[in-house]
Amino acid sequence: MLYSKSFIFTLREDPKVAECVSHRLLLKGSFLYMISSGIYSYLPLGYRVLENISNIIRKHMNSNGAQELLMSALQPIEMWQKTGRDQVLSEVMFKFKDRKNRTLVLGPTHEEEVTEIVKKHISSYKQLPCILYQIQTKFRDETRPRFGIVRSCEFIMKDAYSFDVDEAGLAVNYDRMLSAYQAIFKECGLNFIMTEADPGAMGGNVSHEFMVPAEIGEDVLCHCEKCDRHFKDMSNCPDCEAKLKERRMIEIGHIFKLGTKYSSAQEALFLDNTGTRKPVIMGCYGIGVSRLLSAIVETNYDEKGIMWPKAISPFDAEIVCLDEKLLAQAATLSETLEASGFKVLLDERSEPAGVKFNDAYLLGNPHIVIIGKNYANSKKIDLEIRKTRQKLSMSEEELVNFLNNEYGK
RNA sequence: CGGGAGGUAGCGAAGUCCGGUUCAUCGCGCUUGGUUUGGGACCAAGAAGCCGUGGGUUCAAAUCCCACCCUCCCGACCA
Repeated sequence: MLYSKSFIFTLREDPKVAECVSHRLLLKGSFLYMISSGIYSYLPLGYRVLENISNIIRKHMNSNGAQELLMSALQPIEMWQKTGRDQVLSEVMFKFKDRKNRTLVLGPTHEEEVTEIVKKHISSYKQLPCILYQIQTKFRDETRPRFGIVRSCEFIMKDAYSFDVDEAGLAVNYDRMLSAYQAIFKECGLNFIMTEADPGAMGGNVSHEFMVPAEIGEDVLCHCEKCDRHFKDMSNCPDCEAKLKERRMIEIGHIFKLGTKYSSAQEALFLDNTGTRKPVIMGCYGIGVSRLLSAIVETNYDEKGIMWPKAISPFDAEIVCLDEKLLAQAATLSETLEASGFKVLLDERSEPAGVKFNDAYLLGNPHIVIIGKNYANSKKIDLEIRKTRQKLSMSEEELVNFLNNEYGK
């Protein structure tokens, strides 16, 4: 893709509305557009990252037997009244009346709706277990949106729901989702921490949270630097007695064993193998997909900009062409790399080298391929690794091999 | 919802105390022409503003007064 034709508009100055790193860099690099406080559009660059993250999630959900669906965001208030959560979540729900004067909600989460769907379609133990998931926009009327897309009023979540005949089945699915989560966050390049957590307004008795250490985190864990372990409480480390330090965390995922809270209230029942009617046993599993962008930037940046992990970066390589006489060669290289399955951004603008390099650092694609005087003199490409700023010199063929190796192709 | 800071061109800022020949200014970006091209270029000529919104005070308001809206930060809240 040509830089000059793509929807990229980097800012030279820091945007005034953004204080935290991820918010600042995502706006500065034109990944996001802020409509209003807590309301954002994803521009093409940001959407590429979002899709990459979503596809990693899909891969791991699908391979663990979950099936993707897409539920409505508009929900009648009645289903919320069945579980009493119209009261519990009253403050955060966007509510309004339609032309028939019926009260509708913009879904802040989907336990009630998925339970209605399962109630309608599942009637026998033979249809269980079953896991459904979606990647969808949620709406929450936050009292104080902040840190860009870390806490916003409209955000994208992956929410999965498991349905089982008994607790043993739930335990199996819960463990599968738990390890899928670990694989997802690892693949996204995150250094995450998993802790047991309080189920809160979701209900149920077991839950685990996935967190990423970051200054702007809204949660706090206690950290033993010696053992590198995290605890909920501020008592001394149970292993080495060392004093604990508070560490701020961004919550990126939360999974719950719900039990029958929703299935009982909404009468999502099935017949077991003895002909007895029972509520299905549920679990739910959430990932803050849009928030992951922020969490990843908060933990992968330097003074020049973003350093996207390979698996989710908008492009695999950015070619910086520094000599307009070499544009044709740069375009050919771009085509060669694309033919090998790489996503390539070709900066062919007639800007000074410094502008191009600084934009490349800001955008944070992992490989910067430089076509300039070394290419003119000796056909050598200079490859700069964004994260380490390491510079390598190689031929075109060596570059293809290098990238193939990097991406395990 | 409490406390603090702020709103002037697409972005970033000065001007606001002390109203008026610096009042609409500067840098970046944008347009046109030329020069440049391995690290945020240079020269020349341009376009772009109801100074957040609405009321007041005054001969005169970006500037003073009142109300409201919006944004950021801290806290409370938070699936």
